[in-house]
Amino acid sequence: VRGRTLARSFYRRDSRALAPALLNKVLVHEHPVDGRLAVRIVEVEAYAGSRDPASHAYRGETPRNRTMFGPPGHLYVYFTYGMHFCMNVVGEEAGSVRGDASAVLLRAGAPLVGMDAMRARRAAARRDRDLASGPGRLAEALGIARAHDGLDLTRGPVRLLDDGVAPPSRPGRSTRVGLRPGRGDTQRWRWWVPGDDNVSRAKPSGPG
DNA sequence: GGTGTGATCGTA
DNA sequence: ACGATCACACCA
Repeated sequence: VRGRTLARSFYRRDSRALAPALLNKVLVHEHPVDGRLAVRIVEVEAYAGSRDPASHAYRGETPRNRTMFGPPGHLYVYFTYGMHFCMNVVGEEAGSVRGDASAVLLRAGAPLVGMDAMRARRAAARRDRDLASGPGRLAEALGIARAHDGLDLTRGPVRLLDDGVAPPSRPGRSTRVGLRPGRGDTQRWRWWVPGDDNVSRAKPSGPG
């Protein structure tokens, strides 16, 4: 996989602008044991910091969400449901003086490099399209855990590349997955690459 | 293809 | 308690 590492300036924008721009970018982990692991990002969700009740940042800074309050272009990893890790790219809110704690949840990827290592990590996946089709699955396939929280995506062993594949001009779009109703989740802040098999199963009900 | 449920722990 | 989830059991 050849491509240019995305610069800091790419991330310095509102998460709702950053999220669709991340579609079709390449996420690479130079794993110390398994070597290079890479996927193409095919599904994302935006979280809008202090103005978004569904965001971990809504209630202010805690030790857990500290990375989201830092500079853009870093990786926020959190642990949930007692067993899964999820990966987020930290962005920055437009128009705020100090910046806000916005982030983009990486929900699914299409495996590109290191697929044998991913299959070994994700033994439960029967088909390759299940290797990284969900936020917990994506983190597990790439060997990402709490220790990777806070890494700089412009430098680290975990990087984001532009390999020349543009984001879709008409991405799929819906409300976010897994949020209970009545929590202000009427906004359509989930985007995906249309037709990609690796997009996680939960699809909008009925015609959008 | 779809729905229902248990697992398991950090945070509030 | 409950969650930005997953796998498996079942039904179709």
